[in-house]
Amino acid sequence: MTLPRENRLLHTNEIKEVFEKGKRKRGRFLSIYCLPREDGEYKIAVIVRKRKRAIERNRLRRLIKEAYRLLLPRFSKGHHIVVLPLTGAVDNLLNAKMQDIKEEMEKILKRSGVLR
RNA sequence: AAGGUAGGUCGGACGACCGCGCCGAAAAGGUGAGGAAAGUCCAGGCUCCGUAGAGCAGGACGCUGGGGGCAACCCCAGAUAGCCUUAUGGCUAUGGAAAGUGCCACAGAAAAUAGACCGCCCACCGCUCGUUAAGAGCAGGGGCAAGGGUGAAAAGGUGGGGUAAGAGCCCACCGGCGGAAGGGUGACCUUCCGGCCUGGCAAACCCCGUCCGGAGCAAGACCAAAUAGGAGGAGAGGGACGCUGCUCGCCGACUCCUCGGGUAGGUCGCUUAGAUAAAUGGUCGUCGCCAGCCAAGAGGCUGGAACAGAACCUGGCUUAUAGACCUACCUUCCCU
RNA sequence: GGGCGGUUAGUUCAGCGGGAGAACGUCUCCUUGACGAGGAGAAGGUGGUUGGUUCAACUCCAACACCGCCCA
Repeated sequence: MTLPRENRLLHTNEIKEVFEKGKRKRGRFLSIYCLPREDGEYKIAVIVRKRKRAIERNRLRRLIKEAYRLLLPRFSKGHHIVVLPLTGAVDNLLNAKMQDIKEEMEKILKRSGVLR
């Protein structure tokens, strides 16, 4: 994981809360549930469905977390978010460049209002 | 030089910056995926189950000799049979069918105690013709299993002799069986002799030999909230129900204390990687490899680089795998 | 991570080495004014894949693929 523990959602309860109360936004590759918070915490969870090969699953998680890390200094509001790759776009994501994934996530999070 | 066979090795290299897990009080620093980490097909360590000892059931393995290993299994050399390859060579199988049981569908007359549908046969018996005899005819009694046909398989095969027709009935060779001799540590092989023969399936049950107790780190050990329930004690209450018609006693709703079991959760187990929503990633530079394009050339530009990611550890097996290299050998072509 | 089970017609499943089956569904015909129900009939299968044992494999053996269940 390319993020320290303090930036990760670790407990089932927290993730459930984001699913129930957060707003969902979709892009070309990603679907993001976002729950803004007032306490200034930035936390993310990445959920990748079971794949045929474990290495693909791990790589998707790592790419998404890395993109989030690069965006980390630019957040204006605290939030909990859950990121899910869209099932149909997995192959595109695996071949994508870091720059593309970063831009994708940037767009979605801007619409959610947590990114400047 | 090209192609192939067998065996083995590697699985881009170095560096910078931004990050992550673990060690470290902190900083500095150190350390951090594979040959298969995979499938979970085997074996072992370890833990618990009763201390795992004996027997039964069940399971695994099975040509020979040697070696390694606790074991699974592996290595070397060889034997027999079948298959593939131009060739070198490779692959697969192999305890026992004369311990016993079982199965061999359909077809076919008959399928393991053999058997006779079409056939073949007038030597024998019988009948007919013939005066009798010689002889001729008839497949009724009977003889035969060569040929046809069925089948995966038809009870040794081929050839000759023989016969009424035939047959291991006799002979030669081959195959099988038994015995002897020789060779080999052995599986087994060779030769001679004998009598003339006795299917296949044990990846069917089984028998023989060797080995195996079961479950698995989500094993297991420890710490331990809240809530509910349990046990014990104290207090309060003597009211309801019940043991009983009455009394005592018991039970029991309330409060407090103590106790152990135990859930969430945590720690250990746990590792020269060691996590637990689970680290090993990203952006680049130089060099090397491959492909395409440009260029007279040095070279330049663009793109690509497999299979795949540890969760207790170890040893094997199997499967996936771009490309590169090494060794031995074979075939074809060219040159000397 | 570990331990098990399964894969046969469109679906749910049977099946003791030699014939591939049942129920429901589908289609056609009859019946009805029409539909349903009912009756008659038909089609539908590389038996997950690849090898092996056997004369013969859905069945026995092995490897692989996929699906599902259980264990804190």
